[in-house]
Amino acid sequence: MDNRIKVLRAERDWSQQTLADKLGVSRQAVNAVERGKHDPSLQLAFDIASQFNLRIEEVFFPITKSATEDKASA
Amino acid sequence: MDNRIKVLRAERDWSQQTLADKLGVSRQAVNAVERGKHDPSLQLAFDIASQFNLRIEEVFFPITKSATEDKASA
DNA sequence: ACAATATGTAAGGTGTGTTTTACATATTGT
DNA sequence: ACAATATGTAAAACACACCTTACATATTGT
Repeated sequence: MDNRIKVLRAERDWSQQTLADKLGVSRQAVNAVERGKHDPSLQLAFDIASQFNLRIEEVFFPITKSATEDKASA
Repeated sequence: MDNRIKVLRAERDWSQQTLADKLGVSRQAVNAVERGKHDPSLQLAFDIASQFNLRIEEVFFPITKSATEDKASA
């Protein structure tokens, strides 16, 4: 999952540790999500977006099938 | 995690199985998410919102700390 | 009455998100 | 030179999302 966390942190001059503390998760968790090593839980995604005062869709970018595509019939 | 999946399905007259097929997951996965038994992965949350042509925030409702609240200093 | 569909639920297994601990490197300030 | 901070990374353990299989109940159509 692609995301803009690194840039959003930089804009606010937050370290990974700073963000981790705000979120109540480990620095490694922030690092892994930021680098796309794995996806955050939905709850953590909400929390991250909230810290940046953005919506989830403004922070995270899945490899997006079009909204109308139907996996079953595609 | 609270959500509006049941209503959104009803508006479209989709069964849990129908939605599951569209998402490429099991009916039980849809049932569990819909009933709040557990949260979907972020990817699945994106896919669900996409099927309803809505944003994640219009489908899922976390127990929301205010956007400006800081867990570390609250 | 019977078959088919829709939903809820449970058990057991696999994959992965998150944790703690730990080490390495680069950068900055003194 | 030294200390402190920021970042990347790894291993081992735990929690849980999601799977398959299976059964129960209710509703609908014939």
